[in-house]
Amino acid sequence: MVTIKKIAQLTRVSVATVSNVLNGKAGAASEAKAREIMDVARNLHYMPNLLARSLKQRKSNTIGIIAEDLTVFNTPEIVDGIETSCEENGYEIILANMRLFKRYNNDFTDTPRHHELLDAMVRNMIAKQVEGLIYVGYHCREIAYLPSRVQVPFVYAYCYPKEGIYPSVMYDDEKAAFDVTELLVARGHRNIGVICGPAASYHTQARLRGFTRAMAEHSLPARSECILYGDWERPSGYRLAGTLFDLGVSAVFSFNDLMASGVYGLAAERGLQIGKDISLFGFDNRDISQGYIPGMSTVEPPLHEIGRRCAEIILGQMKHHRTGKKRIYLPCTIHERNSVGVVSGSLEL
Amino acid sequence: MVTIKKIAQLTRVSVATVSNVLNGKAGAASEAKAREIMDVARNLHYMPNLLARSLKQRKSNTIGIIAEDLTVFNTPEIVDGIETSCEENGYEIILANMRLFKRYNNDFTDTPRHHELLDAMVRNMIAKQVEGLIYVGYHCREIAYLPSRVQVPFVYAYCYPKEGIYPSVMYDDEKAAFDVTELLVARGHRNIGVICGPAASYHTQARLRGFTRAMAEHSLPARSECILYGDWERPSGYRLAGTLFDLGVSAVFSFNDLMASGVYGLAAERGLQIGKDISLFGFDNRDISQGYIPGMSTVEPPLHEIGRRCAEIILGQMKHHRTGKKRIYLPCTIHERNSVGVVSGSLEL
DNA sequence: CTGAAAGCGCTAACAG
DNA sequence: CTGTTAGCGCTTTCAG
Repeated sequence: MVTIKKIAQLTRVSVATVSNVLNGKAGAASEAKAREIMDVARNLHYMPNLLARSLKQRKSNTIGIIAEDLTVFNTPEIVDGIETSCEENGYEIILANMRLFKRYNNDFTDTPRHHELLDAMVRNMIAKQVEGLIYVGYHCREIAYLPSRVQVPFVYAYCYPKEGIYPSVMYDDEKAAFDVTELLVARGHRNIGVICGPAASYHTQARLRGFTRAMAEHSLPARSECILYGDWERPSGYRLAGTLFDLGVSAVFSFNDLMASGVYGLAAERGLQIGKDISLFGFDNRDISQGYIPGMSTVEPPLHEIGRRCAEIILGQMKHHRTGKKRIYLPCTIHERNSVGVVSGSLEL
Repeated sequence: MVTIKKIAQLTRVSVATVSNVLNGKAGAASEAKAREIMDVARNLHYMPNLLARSLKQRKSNTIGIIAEDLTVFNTPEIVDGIETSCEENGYEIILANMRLFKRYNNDFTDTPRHHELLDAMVRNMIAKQVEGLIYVGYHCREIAYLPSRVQVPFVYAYCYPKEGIYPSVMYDDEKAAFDVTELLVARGHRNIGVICGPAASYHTQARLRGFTRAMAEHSLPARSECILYGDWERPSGYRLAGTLFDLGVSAVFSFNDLMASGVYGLAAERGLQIGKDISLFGFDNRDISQGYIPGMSTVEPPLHEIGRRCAEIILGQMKHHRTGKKRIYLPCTIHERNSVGVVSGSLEL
């Protein structure tokens, strides 16, 4: 391993001078000496030991990510957003994965074991001297177990802490659903069926609020028999679509793309044309949504942006020694594709 | 920050003793003293500074992952596998994301900029004293740009280096396709249509080899008009399914699930029943494949296992100072679901 | 312009 | 059983 010391010996200067030159400190050595030092360093392929530097400077330039489950579809995009921002600011990332979904396959129960696992990971990261920590949930919900004793900035992505102790960044489910509903109403739909996720889900509840509020604002009834609960999987969409078709809805708002794809399936079997006989909206903008003919209208959550914002909050808190606890809701992007058709008598909003 | 030194002062022993006690060195102090040291450490919430330890021991217990693109669907599962293995062995992960797919949206061209980016990331990780490096591709192919001068174990996941300089772990596309084909033949299918990816793709070529080999071994013709090339996206599957249906195939082997979902779509429109009138196999075992009725048969690539193996290779090389360059092909798992039906005159294999 | 010295927090001989 | 000493590789006053 080639160190600063070796270069110093070779160039007959002190380590301090080498350090200064290598760090571009102006006037740290004569033109000639500086050049020589640089050359030797390059030829020997010198690489600074960042651990030593961090130790000395008491600054690791590293932030930690604790992901509830990296393999759940939104997580990578959020991590990617965090990474982008960190890269721009010269920060490295260390990653830990709780593997919650896989490990326990639980959806809503936060057990004491989660807490232990989290604490162990947090401790470990603190020991590695991370300057900030981002907790990435795999679906939006209140996280009941708080990390004990963190003395670095901590931010929640795609979930939020009990009692709002730390800041969190989510997207605005309610507004997105409101907007989708209004859009459907603007296209003339009066009879809109909804395929929700499980009733206990945060997403279901928030989106349902958006839906009913939009209906109410347009003085339309949100008929309870048209609001059905699936399990996020395709078959439930397929099944519930049948009920909704029978009820004569002209549009279906499915709370995710997977279930919406089931609606396509049933429509094809019944000889109904999506975008003509039945309008359809999904949620998530997953890659399957792009492939359908006619294209599936859907809502794109700002996952990348959630990551970026988290990183920015963390970096900001680190810099200014501030601490926050705000909940931030970022807006989604609505993609209206050909799965939505106009019903006669449409009104202008 | 509470350090070993502070604990030493408080307990009136030397830092060495504290270190020894805290590291569980038997007989480092008297029973009483040891207990006292432990208590003080706990009460003050002492946390070792892993940076300092690593510096001293010249061992970081960290490995680096360089992902070509974290947001491409197989990557997270591979990273998860790496993580699992590392966790079991007390290793941390630092993650860098080249964002190749997003940044350049290129599929097959490896440009000099890639090389620069890779080199920068490798240097950075080496500087952070990683003990090994895993490069995770976002699709299988030969990587032309090799990292310059790595003095730590380096392994490729889901791709392989030019000239086989480093070891790599992939899955066995050819065998998987061979097995699927044989399975279809065993179910009585003679006329099998294939929807490939782009002709230039490694996956396309390897799977096609498997297909034609299986057909040949059963003395069946692999008619070239039944081998069509899509672009991995759903619409191409939908479109090409039409051609294949017209050619009278009894089964379609689509080289990914997305295109296979297009086959479902067209079949529904034409009133053909998947699993009865037309049998169908996909590839990738993505979550959409689980949702179709009848269930989509597909091939599950051992992504998690690829990650695990890479980590094991790295850890092994680190331990034994070996160096390898083997290419490893792990077997896929075939999921036969109801999208495959039996054609009369089926033969037993 | 250059260097000596101190020290980040920790571990590891070695001596007592 | 306990402490002294040295040093990992680097940065940073401060003096010359």
